[in-house]
Amino acid sequence: MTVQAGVASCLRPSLPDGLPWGAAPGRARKKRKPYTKQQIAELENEFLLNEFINRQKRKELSNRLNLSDQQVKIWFQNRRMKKKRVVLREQALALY
Amino acid sequence: AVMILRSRFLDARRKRRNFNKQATEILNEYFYSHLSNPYPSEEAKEELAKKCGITVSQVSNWFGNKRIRYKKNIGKFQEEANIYAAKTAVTATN
DNA sequence: GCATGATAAATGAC
DNA sequence: GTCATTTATCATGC
Repeated sequence: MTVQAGVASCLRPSLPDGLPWGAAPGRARKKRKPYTKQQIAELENEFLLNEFINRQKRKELSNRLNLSDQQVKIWFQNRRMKKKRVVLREQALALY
Repeated sequence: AVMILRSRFLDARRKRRNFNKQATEILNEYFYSHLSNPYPSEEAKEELAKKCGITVSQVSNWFGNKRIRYKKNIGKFQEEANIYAAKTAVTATN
């Protein structure tokens, strides 16, 4: 009995050192801050007019909403992705 | 006001359902057997989606949530990791 | 009361 | 520009 020699010696599944895949982004990332309903309402309203916004409108909109110019740009990019997401979902749903 | 109501019907968070146990088993098996690089390719995602009975987007969501929550608290998933590590070890030796 | 799936900001590859 | 991500937040399940 008690022939468990090599059993206890194979412990490796744990991750002692840091994961290689989520490590060291270099510079700290800006924390995600949800926009107010006012900001979203105006952004959505502008998105209805045109899904692609000019630099000029982008500047005045960012200034009026107290958002950076890049934040407005990113919002429109994400918003276009969201639209595509919703469209694809409704298409898949329409197959039934 | 009307737009808010409409957006709430388009928000899938309001009708979310947990995946069945078999689907979760399949996803976890892949995750812990690729722990050094848990990023399935588009083809792998499609295969996982088919086997789990969910969409490719849901597979992407699951891996995104799994990676961040695992990384944030490895200790909490230690037991789960050992379980699937042993399971895949058995299938590998067969 | 947290676990879990989906979404909203933010980054980076290409 | 798109698009797969990371991260925090949301809404729900139980």
